[in-house]
Amino acid sequence: MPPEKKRMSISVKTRVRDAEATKLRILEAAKKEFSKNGLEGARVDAIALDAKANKRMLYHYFKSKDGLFRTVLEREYLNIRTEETKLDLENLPPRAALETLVRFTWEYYIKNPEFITLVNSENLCQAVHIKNSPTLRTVSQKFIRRIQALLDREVRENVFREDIDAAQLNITIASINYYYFTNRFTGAVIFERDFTSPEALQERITFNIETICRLVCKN
Amino acid sequence: MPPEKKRMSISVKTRVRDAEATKLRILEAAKKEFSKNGLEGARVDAIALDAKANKRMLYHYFKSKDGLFRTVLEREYLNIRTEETKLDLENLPPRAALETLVRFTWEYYIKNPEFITLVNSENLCQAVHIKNSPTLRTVSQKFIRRIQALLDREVRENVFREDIDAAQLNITIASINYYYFTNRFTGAVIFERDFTSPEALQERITFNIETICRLVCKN
DNA sequence: TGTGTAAGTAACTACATGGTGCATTACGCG
DNA sequence: CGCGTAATGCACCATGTAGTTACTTACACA
Repeated sequence: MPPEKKRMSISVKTRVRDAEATKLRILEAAKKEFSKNGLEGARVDAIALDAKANKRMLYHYFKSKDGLFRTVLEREYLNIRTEETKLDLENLPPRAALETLVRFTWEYYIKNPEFITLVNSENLCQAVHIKNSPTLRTVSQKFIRRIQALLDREVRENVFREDIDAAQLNITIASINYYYFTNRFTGAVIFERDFTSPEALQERITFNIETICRLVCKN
Repeated sequence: MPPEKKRMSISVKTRVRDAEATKLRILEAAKKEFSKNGLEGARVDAIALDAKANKRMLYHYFKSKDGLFRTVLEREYLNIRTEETKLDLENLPPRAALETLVRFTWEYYIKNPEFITLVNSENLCQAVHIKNSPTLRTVSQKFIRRIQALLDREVRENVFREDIDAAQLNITIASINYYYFTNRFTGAVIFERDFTSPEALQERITFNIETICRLVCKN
């Protein structure tokens, strides 16, 4: 082969073959496609095309469409929990800690709209992909224990009600934020309002913080 | 043809051809299939088979897969609003009216699990099917006005807070119930509990009523 | 009792789908 | 330098898919 051809291809991309980079491009493309069209609606050809990878690679790295979906989903769960860990809840006063948690959830959904539709897809197929994920289990346990600790601390300080279960609280915080976004399209029709205008968003997050504070705090 | 054959077929089914019955069978089968597998995952062949109808009839009555989905969805929305209308909220004391409304939503989701997944599918495709439905618009407006009237009455009687928006309240009531069911599969993995055991259900509905009462009522 | 119309059927098509077999090529390592 | 292995690409397959064509059959009504 002519040496100048090789030099050229090297100068354009420093590494023609980069397994990690390819994997990542596939995962990003898959995240987009799965979240946009659901698990069944997603097309592996579309993912490969968008990832600028050959479809063969997709099967090489992830075995199957479901294997790819599983990986995407696990990464997403890992990501939200990692971000959550960064919140400095322990050193905030009780109401502020609570508000921070609610606001974090809200903003995470805004910044990562894919998360919601991916989770919806996973629930449609009854969580088959994550059912036996040890990673997810570990990370979830840590997360719940943290919220429980927060609750316990504030109960001791006589700010929060005593009978609140951390799981129920978490479900409630997630629900009032999650539902608003996942159902914003049918919601727009039913309530005849734009769910995503800055004013609507502002109104809703304020309402949600109020909901949670009233639920948890002693009055 | 031999006359006894005709008599027999009449004695088995009084009407061999019944357009309305066929339509209904198709709609019921479609509701099952769409809610189980989503819009993209649903198979028209499976619907036709389950409905004991020929696939051609499906296209004859509903034009397309999407047309069928649209009809299913509209019927479901109509159904929940009709059931809701039967609640005698106007003649109940304030807290009882609120509790009745929350409990109705909860129980409706339990009795009609298909509703939730159908709505999820519709939101995945950005509500294209119901976007311009006049029926849905009418029925939704009526529903919101009713809740607003309830709020207004109780504000006058000084039981509820004054600044509650009916739409925000409705969204919140729906969310804390809806989310619990739609995410029960991933929830079971994350929270390591059975979301559908009688005890879990009891605990959650109690928690939800408490959440809404604390949100709306003056303390 | 005959007939037009609507209900119903089976076989089919054109195409898109997830997934593979196999050849090729780049790169790291000795 | 060269060689084995992992990365990549191409062409292909079997099957499943929504939707249709062309036909038959039951029933309401005259």
